[in-house]
Amino acid sequence: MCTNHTIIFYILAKKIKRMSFKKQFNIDKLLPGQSIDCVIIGYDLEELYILVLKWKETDNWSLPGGFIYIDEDMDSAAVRILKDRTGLEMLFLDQFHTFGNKDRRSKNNLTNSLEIINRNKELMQWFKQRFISTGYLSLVNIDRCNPKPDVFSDACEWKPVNKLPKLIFDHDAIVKKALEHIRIHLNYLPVFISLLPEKFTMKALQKLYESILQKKLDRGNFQKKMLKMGVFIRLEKQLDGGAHKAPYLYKLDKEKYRDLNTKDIGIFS
Amino acid sequence: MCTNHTIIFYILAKKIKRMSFKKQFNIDKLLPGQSIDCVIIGYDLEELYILVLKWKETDNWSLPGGFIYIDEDMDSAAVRILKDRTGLEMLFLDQFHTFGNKDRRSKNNLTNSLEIINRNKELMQWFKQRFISTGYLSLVNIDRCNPKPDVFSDACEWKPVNKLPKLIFDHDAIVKKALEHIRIHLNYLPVFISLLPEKFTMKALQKLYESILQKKLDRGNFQKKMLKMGVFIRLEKQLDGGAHKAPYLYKLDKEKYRDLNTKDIGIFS
DNA sequence: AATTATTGTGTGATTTGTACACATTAATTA
DNA sequence: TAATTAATGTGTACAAATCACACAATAATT
Repeated sequence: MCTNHTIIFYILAKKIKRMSFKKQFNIDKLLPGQSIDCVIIGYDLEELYILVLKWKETDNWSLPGGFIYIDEDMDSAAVRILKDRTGLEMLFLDQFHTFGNKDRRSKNNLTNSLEIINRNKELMQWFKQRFISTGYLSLVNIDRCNPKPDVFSDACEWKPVNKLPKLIFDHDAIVKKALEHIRIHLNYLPVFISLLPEKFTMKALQKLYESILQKKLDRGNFQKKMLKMGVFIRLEKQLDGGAHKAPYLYKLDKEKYRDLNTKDIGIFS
Repeated sequence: MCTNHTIIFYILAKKIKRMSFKKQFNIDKLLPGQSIDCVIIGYDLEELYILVLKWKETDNWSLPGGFIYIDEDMDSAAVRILKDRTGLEMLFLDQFHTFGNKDRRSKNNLTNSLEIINRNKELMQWFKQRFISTGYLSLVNIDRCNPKPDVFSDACEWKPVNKLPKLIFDHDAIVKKALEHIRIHLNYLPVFISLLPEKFTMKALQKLYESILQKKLDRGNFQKKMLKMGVFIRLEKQLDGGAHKAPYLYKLDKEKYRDLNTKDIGIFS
């Protein structure tokens, strides 16, 4: 009985796999030579993480990426690709750079190692093209999302930025550029919306800024600056069990935040 | 005698045209669906200009753009394309955004109006593709360059930003994005190197910043801030014939500028 | 009730930003 | 030749922001 179920499940799984495979790689409907790679940056109150996929039956780690349909806007493609490959939905994706070196994919050739691609000649041709890839980034709260590997991957995991495995192609460079981007644009990015839980302490907020800027900030001044923006509501105290005063919790005042001109969120130079 | 010469010249001209045409459009060696558009921003001590091309025998104005060869890095392609289409060389080109809306080229269809393309079926197919275009920008001193139209264009002209003709496709949006980009990154862009003559007055420098930021700045404070950076050398006075004190001329102290960390050029928020 | 670790807030020195005024200059002109 | 003029160069006073550091407040633990 159990064996039967297993067999049925196996066949079903294969079918599903074929279906999604077909669905995802209707090559004729894709723009040739164009790809998108997503740098999904997470945070868990301790450090920054990047979401990476491990290609099936290989040791190749990569960013979640994909291709653009002929009748699809590039920005929509980025959202759809992220959904297809990781299950993540409803994220704001920011385009940050386009990578077009001719040898950017020469470092590590997927087609040699990935059986699922190797079996299909047409697909192999497709993967061997030269691609120009546009990078999109998003900031997310790790606890609020549940990434799942797709048919091409057997893992979809958060890795700390400074302990990232070697990524295929030029994906290391893509990650680096994305991190630079958020550092430069930090003043205009409401990172406290994306990267923190709904309720958070000032210490957590400060650690987040410190993780991104990679430098220590003065606690007192940080707090004053943040609160002066007037977009945080102080809540009841946190129960944390330490032998000391428990910190206040804060949450975003969404109305106040909406009224605030984005240009005004200049926080640190 | 004169007529003979004219005829010979005419034949020669046709041949040259065919040759450069062939050279520029060896379609098999181009990446499909990929294009590059350049926003070349100039300045003449009065206002900002954009360099635009008028397509032969039409009223279509566009940014100088082109396609990428299969064995060419995208950044190099941008430089080469600008050279091919305008004759401008040795510019620093900054990638600023990639435009990928599916209907971005629907607004104005070149293939209908441009005879040189219309005559060649294969070429027409090529132009009718969907393209994703990456925008590059450069800041140049109008007096130091001499743009020339290429075989596809009968004009290559500087137009004041606020008197730009309607451009084809989404080129208006591309220009707008480029201007936003330099405004946001003004603090990190050494515009005084690119957009001014070697020797310039403080007033000229201030007008440049005002053109880019589109707001008035306080003269005294501007001057003090600029000079405090310590990268300008004061020269002898200008002879300008006005009934008043002639201003000092300044030039960049290249050594001092090199020593200055780019991060430190924070000038205006 | 004292201890302790941690958070919240205050202060003064310093730097930066802003608005405006005044001094300086040199070609023009009376 | 000296006053005029228009533009530039510099100073000053006040406000605001930044920075480093200190101290007060708090609540669980001892």
